[in-house]
Amino acid sequence: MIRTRFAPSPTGYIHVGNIRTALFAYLLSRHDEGGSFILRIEDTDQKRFVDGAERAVLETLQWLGLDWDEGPQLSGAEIGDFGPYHQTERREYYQRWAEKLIAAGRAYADPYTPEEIQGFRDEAARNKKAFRYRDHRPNNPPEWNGTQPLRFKSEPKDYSWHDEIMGDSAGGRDAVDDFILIKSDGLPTYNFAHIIDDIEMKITHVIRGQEFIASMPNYLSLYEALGEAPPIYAHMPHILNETGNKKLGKRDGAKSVNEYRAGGYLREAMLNFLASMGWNDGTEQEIFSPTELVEKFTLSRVGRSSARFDEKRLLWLNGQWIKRIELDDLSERAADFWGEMGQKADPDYKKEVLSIVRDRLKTLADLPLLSEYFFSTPKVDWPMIDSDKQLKKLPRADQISLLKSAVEKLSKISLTDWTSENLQGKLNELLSLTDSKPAVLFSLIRFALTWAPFSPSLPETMILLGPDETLARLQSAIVAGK
RNA sequence: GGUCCCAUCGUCUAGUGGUUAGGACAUCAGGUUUUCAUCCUGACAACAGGAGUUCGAUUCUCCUUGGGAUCACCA
Repeated sequence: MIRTRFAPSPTGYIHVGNIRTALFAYLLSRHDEGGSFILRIEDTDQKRFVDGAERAVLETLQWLGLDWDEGPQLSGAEIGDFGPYHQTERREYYQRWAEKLIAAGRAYADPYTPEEIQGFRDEAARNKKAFRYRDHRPNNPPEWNGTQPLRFKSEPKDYSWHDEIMGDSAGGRDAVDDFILIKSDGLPTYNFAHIIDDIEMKITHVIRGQEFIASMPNYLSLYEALGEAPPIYAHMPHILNETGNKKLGKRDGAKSVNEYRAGGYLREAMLNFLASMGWNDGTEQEIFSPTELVEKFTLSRVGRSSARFDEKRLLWLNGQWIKRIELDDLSERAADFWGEMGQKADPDYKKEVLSIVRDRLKTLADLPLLSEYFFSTPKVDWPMIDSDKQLKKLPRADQISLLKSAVEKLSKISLTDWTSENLQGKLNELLSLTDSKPAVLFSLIRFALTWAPFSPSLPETMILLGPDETLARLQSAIVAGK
């Protein structure tokens, strides 16, 4: 049974680069029937702790639908038999394993002050040599009383291992050092804690960013000292920022997943996009539903090179997903995105509006722009017409007279004949009657009706607006244009 | 700087010891006798460079170059 984990630290928001790692770990566990996805909070860094960060992470995962079988819940409770799932509540485990290492002569108290160690480091730098703590290993370290850092007594040698993504890898003895197991504040370092937890929680596959590859010899060395077998590893290539010159990170403005959520992106699009960076199924399929992702995901098809974060592609995918999901579903998700007037409108009417504007939506955040004119009379905005490249060629007087003929024509349609087919026909008649090009006449009417940059087809718009409102809007355009 | 990783259109990627090197985004041009958007069609566009192995390398090897990561009482 595959058991994977996602282990964020509550030091801030979770950005799109981090979440892809969570996604791949999730997919791997779900692809395996009976697999488990575990969420562990690595909160051992008290200095960088950010209040509320954990909740934000949980909400993000929940929104994306990356449900976990074990770990903390939004309610504050925890589920699973291998808890607790906060590292600060697992001190007894670290203590127990640390004592085991001490007894085996593989861990010792660090007698130096941070200043002294910095001195060693500076000296190494002056001599242009790599700094290694083990070169300064004390001969008779004091007994560990919990106030000094506890260090791993390494036995440097070369390591090679298999990585499910990176292939066969190797690291030399130079990378092995006496790293800190437990800090002077009594809490374990990541290097120690994650290994103990992975052992205790019976994690089978470790999926993480490739920045940890450099530490693999250290980890392997620790597993040996612990007498435990390491899990299967899969180190993922990084996602680079848009210019491709750096690992995507918060400092360079990597957005949080929540920003995309608030920006009107659908979880399906986000997941689809994230998966496409580094993974594909070998076919020419571009759109994958979350279910298909689970069905088709395998580590063997994850690439080794880093990818850039290209928002244009995400935007396209989002448009695709907005068109794909059920109207009722879309309607629920759009609930918070309606504009000022839209949110107060009748739900059924809103759903109708949504059904005709959805094809034009790139994100749900576009909704007000594309829908407010259905809920309230838009402000007449002739400059909009003046800046249209087709319409600006036509004198104002001609524009007005075109609108007048439109009013005349449309006002003859009775309420019962106010149908898509009829409107279409009348508009076409109007076209030959006024001897104008569709691009001119219909654009003009469209603007007069909506004063929006995009809108659904004329008949659709007119039906939703109704005859009275349609004619009234044309009239006010005429009046204001004079 | 030491160590490790990576290298196909601008971007995400497929692919093979012999292919017209495929798809998608973006861009541009047409079309859908109704605009904008959607949609459809088409165009533009790539194997970083140099050696070696080979009858033949984008593919295998080495070097160079470029990019990334890592060298914390952060994860």
